[in-house]
Amino acid sequence: MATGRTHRPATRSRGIPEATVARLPLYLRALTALSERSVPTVSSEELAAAAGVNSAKLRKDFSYLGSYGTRGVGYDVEYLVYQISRELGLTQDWPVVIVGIGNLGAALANYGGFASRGFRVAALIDADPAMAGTPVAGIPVQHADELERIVGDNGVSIGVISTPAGAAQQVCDRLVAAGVTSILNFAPTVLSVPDGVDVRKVDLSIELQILAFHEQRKAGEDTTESSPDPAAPPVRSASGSRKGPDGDMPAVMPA
Amino acid sequence: MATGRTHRPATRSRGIPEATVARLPLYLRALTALSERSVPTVSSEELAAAAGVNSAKLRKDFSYLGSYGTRGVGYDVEYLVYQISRELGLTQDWPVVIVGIGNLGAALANYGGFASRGFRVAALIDADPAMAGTPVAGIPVQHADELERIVGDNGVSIGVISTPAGAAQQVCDRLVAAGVTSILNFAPTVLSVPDGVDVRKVDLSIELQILAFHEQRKAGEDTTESSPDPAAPPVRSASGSRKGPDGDMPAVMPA
DNA sequence: CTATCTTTGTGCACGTGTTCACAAAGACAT
DNA sequence: ATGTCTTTGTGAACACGTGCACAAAGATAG
Repeated sequence: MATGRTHRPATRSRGIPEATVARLPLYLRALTALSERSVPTVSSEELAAAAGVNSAKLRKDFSYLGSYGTRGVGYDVEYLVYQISRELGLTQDWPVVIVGIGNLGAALANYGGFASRGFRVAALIDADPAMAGTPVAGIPVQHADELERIVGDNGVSIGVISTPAGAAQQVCDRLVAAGVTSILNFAPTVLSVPDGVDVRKVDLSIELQILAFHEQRKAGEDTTESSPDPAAPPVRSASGSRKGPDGDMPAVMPA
Repeated sequence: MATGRTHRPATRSRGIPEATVARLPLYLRALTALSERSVPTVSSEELAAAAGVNSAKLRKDFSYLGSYGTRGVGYDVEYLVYQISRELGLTQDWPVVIVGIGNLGAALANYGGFASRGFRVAALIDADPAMAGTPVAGIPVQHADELERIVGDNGVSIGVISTPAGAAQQVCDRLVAAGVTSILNFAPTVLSVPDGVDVRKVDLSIELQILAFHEQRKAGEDTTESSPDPAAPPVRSASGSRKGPDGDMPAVMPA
């Protein structure tokens, strides 16, 4: 999985475990596919296979929502789609703004998964005046000065940040001040937000590093650098600011 | 946090808990920033604040790597950077291929976080013959027919999939057959891979849905649809294939 | 109506992860 | 040297998530 988490560890929302909530979209996707193929019912075993999880876990997850299955038969596909959608809040319209229309922001604006689940891109916002007016994915980019007005006028409560790391906290503060209470952060920074605001983080660099760790394990054990203490602990110096491989600040999103 | 997980629940790699591994990149980033500012040492408290975690958790995480701190003082920044980099396998070069150069693939190719951590984009691959030769982020796109050769020639062990969902499994199979053993999947599909292959998943749609869930909770309790049983359980019909909001198949990546 | 068969829903045990709280280690001053 | 002060490293308690295994529920057939 490719995500860091930064949710309030506070009160487990009305008894549904966080881990279950994170899987509901997975079930929903599998169910939607079944629905399109006009499959009327599905067993926990089948659905679990489609969603890539253990069937016992799936049944337990559903049990938190209520008893929506029929023993000996399985689950009614349409009914479950509705129940999960409702539980996730997808039966209502969620206007979102995307701030930072670089390569990634443009990709997000074009992302079909938004519209197909009740998420509506209300506005694209960028700090570069030269971009103002340019349509991306059919939506004209607006200048950052308009941020507060846009959020207010559209009742936006979810914001997506795809700016460079340096701008992220500032953008975040403005979004929050304007009324946004949920943020999806693609910038590689730790955002600090007041209580009551949810932040979720997507970090490409971190995902790759985790893969590299396991990859090293698979290749390792016999290659360079064996288990115990390493070969060359480098000087342990008085830190000479080596401005190393991270001194860059790439166009889109540095790590 | 924005990631689904699909790692082998198998043997916890040499005693370092998976949760700890997932946080190491976070520490590394904070440490790199300190290093650039020439800060020689840092306490667990300070570093934890910078990384957005609890200090006790940070100390326990580091304790799995060894005793790299000095009581009464803290941790040597440079030394820790090296130790964590080594543990994550970032001291070596990881050639990666990106398959599917749509909006998202292009964004990834331009992503600075790759190069800055030992990841090198060895090739960009797309199935569209019209794209072949077109440079993206300075790298010419190659046709999918070349996939096996590219992976073999460059010794690629990590692949990134940013194709539409429909093509993902097929691309995945070819990557694995060619020798790739770690996959970062951006397509909204469950990939099935043989044992020994790691898959991590980044799913934008899922992250937004999780945010929507919490958002609904915050706004809810008094708005539409109260707690117990909902207003209108829809017919529970014999599934009339309503080909609803998901009948689309957007350019980049449907959900 | 009874028997059989399928599949759900869940009690329970286990493993993983988090947090507290404190003893031990070392730095530093005197 | 000795004492004080800071901060690490970790034992132990707790919380959370997972998976087994089975009883109860309902469908279906005879």
